[in-house]
Amino acid sequence: MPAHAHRSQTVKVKDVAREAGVAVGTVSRVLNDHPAVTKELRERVEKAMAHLGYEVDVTAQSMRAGRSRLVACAIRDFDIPRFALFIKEAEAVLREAGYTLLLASTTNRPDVEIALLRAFRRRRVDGVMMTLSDEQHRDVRAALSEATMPVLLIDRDRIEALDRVTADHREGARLATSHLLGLGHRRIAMLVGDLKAFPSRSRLEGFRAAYAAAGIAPDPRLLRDDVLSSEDAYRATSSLMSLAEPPTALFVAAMDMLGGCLRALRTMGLAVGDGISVVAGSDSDLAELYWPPITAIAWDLAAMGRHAATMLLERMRGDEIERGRGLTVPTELIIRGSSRPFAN
Amino acid sequence: MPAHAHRSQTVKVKDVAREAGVAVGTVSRVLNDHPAVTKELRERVEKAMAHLGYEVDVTAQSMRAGRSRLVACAIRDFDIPRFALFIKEAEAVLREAGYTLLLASTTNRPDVEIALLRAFRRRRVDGVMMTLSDEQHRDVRAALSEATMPVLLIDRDRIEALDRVTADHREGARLATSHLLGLGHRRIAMLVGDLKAFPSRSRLEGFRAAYAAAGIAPDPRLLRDDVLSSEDAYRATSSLMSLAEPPTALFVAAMDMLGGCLRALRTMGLAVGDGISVVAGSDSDLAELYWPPITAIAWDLAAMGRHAATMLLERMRGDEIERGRGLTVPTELIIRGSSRPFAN
DNA sequence: GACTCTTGATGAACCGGTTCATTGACTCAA
DNA sequence: TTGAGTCAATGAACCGGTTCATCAAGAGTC
Repeated sequence: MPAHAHRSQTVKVKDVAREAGVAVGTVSRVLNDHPAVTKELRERVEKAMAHLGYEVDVTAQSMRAGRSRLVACAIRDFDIPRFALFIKEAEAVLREAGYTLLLASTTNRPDVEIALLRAFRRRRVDGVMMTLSDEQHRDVRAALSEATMPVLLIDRDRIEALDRVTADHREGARLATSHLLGLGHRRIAMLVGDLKAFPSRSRLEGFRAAYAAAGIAPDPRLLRDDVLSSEDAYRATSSLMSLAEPPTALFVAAMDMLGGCLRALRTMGLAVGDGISVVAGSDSDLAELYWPPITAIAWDLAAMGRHAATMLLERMRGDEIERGRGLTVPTELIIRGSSRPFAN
Repeated sequence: MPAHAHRSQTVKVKDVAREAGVAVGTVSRVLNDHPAVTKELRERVEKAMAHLGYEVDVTAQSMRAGRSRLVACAIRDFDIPRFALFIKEAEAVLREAGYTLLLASTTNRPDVEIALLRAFRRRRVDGVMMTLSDEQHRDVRAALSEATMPVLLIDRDRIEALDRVTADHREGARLATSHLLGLGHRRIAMLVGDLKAFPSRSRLEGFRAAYAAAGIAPDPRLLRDDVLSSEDAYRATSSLMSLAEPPTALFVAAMDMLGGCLRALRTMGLAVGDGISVVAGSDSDLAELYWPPITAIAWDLAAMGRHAATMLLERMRGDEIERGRGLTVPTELIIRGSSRPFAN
């Protein structure tokens, strides 16, 4: 492609049409691979486009077509290291299909979520994948039902007929808790995020299910919810380990909170595995390489990203598919040295 | 805002104008806060908009205005945990200014970089911030000079008149190397990324400057470049430590490669600090919480993101500013237990 | 009272593509 | 030879805003 040439101002279909000696409609047909164009004309038009360095204006296309080939992704906070994998894979799938990714952070606030949905609609975004701070929030639900484009929920509870991809947090948490109970621990503390959102609720369910299966009741004083940052995890761990009867095991179930927990233990002079067992709710280099290595729950965020993008593409294509599909990726427990038998 | 009402089809300026009993031009003026509208008419129009649930079509606005209020960010790979901080802060600044962020991954390939620049132009993107796989690549430079919108380089070398934000990798690497040399190490291995890109080149410069200042020559056999993934770092570390004369210190200068290095050492049964010192090129939870904690170079990626967005906004505003501005955030060396005096 | 200025409102043209009713050429059958 | 049927190409209307030349009304001046 030479692309050099007459970059005087911007070249438009009209210019290409004149250069090729055809009508604008024909140029448009060539651009859109319409079958009813003779090979000869097609070549003439393509030559003219190359010669003039023509580039379609996507805005103008969107204008007429009513769709933008944009897909928006709005999540709580980009700054969750492993979540980048989700976005990376989703972007790759979408780009492959000719879509461009719009990114926005909801900062976990309902009003921002609503404002973003509105902004996306104003941009004629073709599809949205997002998290929600609170699936029950009335105004958010209203905004979702007013959305004119398909919305796919990322790791959130079922809402009406929206598609969703989730990880099996319930099972992950159940496995982790059973594992600790099986090692003889009875005082297991759980650090979990915002219970208004699906992952934390599921994890708590799994935790309780494991206790129930063992016929024991967990000590409610050992539950810390609303652990949303590493600093929160630091504070929660410090306060838990300062209890008169501290826990013998810590289940740091919120994503990416392990650092704060370990920092607190180190500050207090406590060694993981020696008296206090630790299980992390998500795997990481830190979990793998810490000494002792930290038992962790793992799941495939890359697959989640791919599935999310693929499901959304299908929905945008308008295929006749049942509404409200859900896809759950499995979680597994990777047992390492940080979870040891309880020795009293 | 009721927003209920006549959501028959989409409401347009024309409908609002009819409802308010004014001309479409007046509605447009109200939308754009044009001063020449009487308070009374403004209120009537606003009431009509609220009543009809009107929402402007950004595509149509872009069409006429020639600008999209989109800013694109294209980086090598989202999957660099700390880089999320950059994007997060940049997005916040841009959104505040009324822009939406487009995200794409270049996968570090020149052809993708060129294709993305073209795609951004087609979308009338107002500004771009991006990394480059190779600042010297002819076709990429040609594509950049053909770009019609301002482009800001993220952590890359000066190219013609483009703005840039960088971290002072040279100084960080110099500090790290001096530190190790000062501890008596003479055989320091360096793991670094692609030398075609600025950060790796700068780090190597800093490394060599420190050696030069000490009046010593580094052993070229201890340099490993093209370390781009954690697996690369694993292999490089393994091969280095298998040398007949292995290094006494490892400087893992590439970003986010520490995990692979530590994994290799663990596999080989080598303990950090005991015989082999380690310095990481970027800080992380892993570096801080590993035992012994890893000496690391740190810089403020959040500030880089904010500065990048701010500089790009200024440029897009068309302010009369000198071309080719550069902003460098400082790096510092956080000395921890992984770097110890060389004992022969 | 005539004239000039100022200010607010109007609506047709425009941004750059796509779509579709219409046209013209050509083939084939009766 | 005529009529029906295909198929490629045409170009005006359209998508939904913004802009700007034009106009009307009211204020101010002499």
